[in-house]
Amino acid sequence: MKKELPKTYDPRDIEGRIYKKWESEGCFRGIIDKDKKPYTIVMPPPNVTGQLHMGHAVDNTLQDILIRFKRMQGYAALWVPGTDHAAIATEAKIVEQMRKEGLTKAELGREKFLERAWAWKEKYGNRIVEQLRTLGSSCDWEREHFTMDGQCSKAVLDVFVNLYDKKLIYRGNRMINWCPKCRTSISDAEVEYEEKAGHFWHILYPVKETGEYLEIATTRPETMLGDTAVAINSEDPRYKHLHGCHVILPLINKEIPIVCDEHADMEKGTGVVKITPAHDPNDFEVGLRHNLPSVRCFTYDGRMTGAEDLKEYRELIESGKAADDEPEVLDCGKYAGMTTAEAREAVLADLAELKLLKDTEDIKHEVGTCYRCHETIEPMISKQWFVRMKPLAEPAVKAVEDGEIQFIPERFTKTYLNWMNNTRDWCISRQLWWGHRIPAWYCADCGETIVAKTAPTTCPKCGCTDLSQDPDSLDTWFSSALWPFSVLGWPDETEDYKFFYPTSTLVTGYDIIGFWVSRMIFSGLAYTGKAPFSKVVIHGIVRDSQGRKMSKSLGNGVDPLEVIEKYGADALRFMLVQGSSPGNDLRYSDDKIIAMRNFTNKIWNASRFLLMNMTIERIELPTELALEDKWILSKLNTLISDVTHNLENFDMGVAAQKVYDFIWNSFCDWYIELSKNRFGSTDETKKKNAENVLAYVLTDILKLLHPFMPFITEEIYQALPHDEGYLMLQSWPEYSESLCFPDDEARMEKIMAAVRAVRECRSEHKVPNSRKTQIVILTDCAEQYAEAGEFLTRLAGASQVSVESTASGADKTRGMITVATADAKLCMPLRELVDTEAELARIKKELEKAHKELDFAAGKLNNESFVAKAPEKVIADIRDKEAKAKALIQNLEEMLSALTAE
RNA sequence: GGGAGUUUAGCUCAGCUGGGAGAGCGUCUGCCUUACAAGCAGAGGGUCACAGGUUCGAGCCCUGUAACUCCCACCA
Repeated sequence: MKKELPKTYDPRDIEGRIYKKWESEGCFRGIIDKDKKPYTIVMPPPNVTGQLHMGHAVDNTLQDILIRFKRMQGYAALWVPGTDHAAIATEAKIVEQMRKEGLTKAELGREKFLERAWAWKEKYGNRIVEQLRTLGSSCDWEREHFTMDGQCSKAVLDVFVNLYDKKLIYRGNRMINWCPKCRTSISDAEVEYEEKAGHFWHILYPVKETGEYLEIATTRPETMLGDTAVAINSEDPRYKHLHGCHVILPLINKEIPIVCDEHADMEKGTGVVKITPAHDPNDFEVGLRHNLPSVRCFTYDGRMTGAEDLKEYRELIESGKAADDEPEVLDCGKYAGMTTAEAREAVLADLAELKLLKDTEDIKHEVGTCYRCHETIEPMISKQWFVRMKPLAEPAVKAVEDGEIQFIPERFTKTYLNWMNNTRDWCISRQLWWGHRIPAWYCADCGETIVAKTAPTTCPKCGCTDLSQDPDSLDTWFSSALWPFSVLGWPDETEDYKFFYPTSTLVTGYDIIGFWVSRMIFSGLAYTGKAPFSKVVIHGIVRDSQGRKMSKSLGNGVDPLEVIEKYGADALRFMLVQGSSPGNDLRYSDDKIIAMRNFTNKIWNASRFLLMNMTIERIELPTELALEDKWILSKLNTLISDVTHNLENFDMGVAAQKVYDFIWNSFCDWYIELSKNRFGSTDETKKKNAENVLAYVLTDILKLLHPFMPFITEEIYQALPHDEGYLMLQSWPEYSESLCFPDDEARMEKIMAAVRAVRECRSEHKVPNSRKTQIVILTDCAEQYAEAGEFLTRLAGASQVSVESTASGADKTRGMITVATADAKLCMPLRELVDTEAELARIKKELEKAHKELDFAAGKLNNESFVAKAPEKVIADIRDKEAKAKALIQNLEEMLSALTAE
């Protein structure tokens, strides 16, 4: 079976071809098999209109490694892929596209807009899915889902109605974060704080009763129009005389009370705070405590309210449909219609005019911005839908504290618990069209709210038929929160759900623990009664070569598709895991990817070496194993056990490193080189034995490497004599007691040490490879060096090797250059090449090293507490070292005296 | 303000439950040795941030310090 293979590995054609075969032959399919244990992963769904970036690449590589590993281990493995509708992000893109065509949402109308959105989804929705395929992701595409497909929508409806019935979802006027640009509310989690330069403006409010002025510092003077009180601390001696007094709100000359509240901190500023319950979260709380009215002075598009807004408000009140907590609306008069920024300037100018602006101070402060558009968010009272978090959070905290769900690495437990313990009610309504529409209808007559899975026709309260559905839609994360079970068929008790749920491992980045992980956990517990997964594997983000976050604005993003095109998916995958550790960020660099590409080439060529000259049709381990065979098999055995263990503990980086080292060092640099003697031999049996062991070890290597580098391993496997079917469906190698040869391993290492010693000496004396020399081994344990001849010939430039006892060989080797190991001296007739002085110096240096070694070992062994307390194995190792050092010193000293005697 | 992470070779990073410090890249030397120059053989290079402590023994555990990074938080 001689094969002609190219000298360099080119992944381009191979990867696509193999992926198609796997997919068309159903290799990715998750199969319900009651005899097997299920292993399930659900893919964090990428944004449907997004493009594959390095974040997806790491995330999916890690998942693919796990799922391939478990599949080979014999689990009923299922990896469910899918995409997310990403409400706000997608809607923004569509609006932008419309803007270019001169269209607005209002002009187009809801129905037409949604048509566009679906068309957009169809157009771009497959792109990311195709890109995930190029990575090699072995997910079950037949079970692919979309957060807005029938099944997921059904789950959303079910949960919403259910939670509403349990009073865990409610609607009310509450303080929310409003993005004036996206024109929607967003949740607390979606607010990002950015440090911005700002000012403290010190404003004077006249006290009605005393005529004195209270100095108030604020960063947002325009909100003063909505002030309904001024707060002081009841303990503050400066203001005791003002308890129960009032101030006159400048500009609008409105009388508002001075209240005592803990929110006013005596230490800060002047100790006096203006209270704007409608536009500040803290003030909202103060307002509740003191029963203050809330006065709204901003519109939802970021302008000052005016007469029109006031009229609307009055109509609402008169209709009797307003809720009790409906905030009042102010006609801002001359400021009406200004943007908040314009109003700020105007208010400040007017205050200055009135000499009520005392001071302006430059400060830096954290300003809340929208995580999508980075517009400054406005806290506002607004009527929205909320999920009551407290009852849901409790079990979610407990599940993690009890270890039912485990974070890897463990430190992220804190991040999670911190989030879960401090979470406030979740604002889930969004003023968007792209998403799950809220299943609530309002009666035009009596204002009754009806929440139902299907549209009601009449109002159950008054019988009226004039019902209109809430125009808002749900937060994207509401549907993502249900993902682990909705994709498996929930709320229906499907076979998939029964077999594959709860899922096993969730793999995701630390950046969405709050957004997503925590919400899946409380949702899973609340709706399915089970934790949705037992392990959460957290990874870091990929940074650029300088350690900066990859971002669009910096333009420093590296496109994984380009990398795959250039170096192959296998190289990219390996780069993303090898030498990385769980939860830590990693850097992308061309150097690293090239190193990994070189590694694929190394494997390719090692296989090529075997395939080019292979004669066997089946792989079978020979009964007669040579020393080097036992050595590599024994080391392979250890590798299998290590890598399995590492993967089971999610130490993908360590596992990858071990496989890499084994392949490059043990297998290629030593074993293949050693096997060449037999591989090229005319002795049929020797050749076949060598082929068999080589092929056997290579096959196991391919299996161990497969989860990391699926394509190249499959390609080579198919070229080797192999079992029916694909490598990806073969069984994972197992540790075998019968292939454990510790003594042979040790003896082999001894000969390897001799080879290294000779190489080092030759290299130091610049003996060219072409100059072969005779080598005489002087040793008193000749049987240990039985195979040394062939190895030294192959690997250390020996022309002829003989083994002599130390005593009898002394004469023969006089005048030769000598190197020493612990139990042998290796002599070569290269004396003429070597300067005696230099050789003396070299030996002295070696001696010095050996003495240090001896001192170290002896020092330990002379320490009574060490001998008394250290474990036996450690002591034995040190004794061994001591003995070796002593022997080496003796050898070196003999060499020294021989050299001086000349 | 709270929490977390990082600090190891020139650079980028590994280092499992504590047992004399590793890899890749880069540097230097020598090699086209019929799998691979995307390679082979060798060399050099580290007070494991700092200061204490626990231990027979600390890169690893404990306490503190410093620098950098990130997350969370309503500092008017």
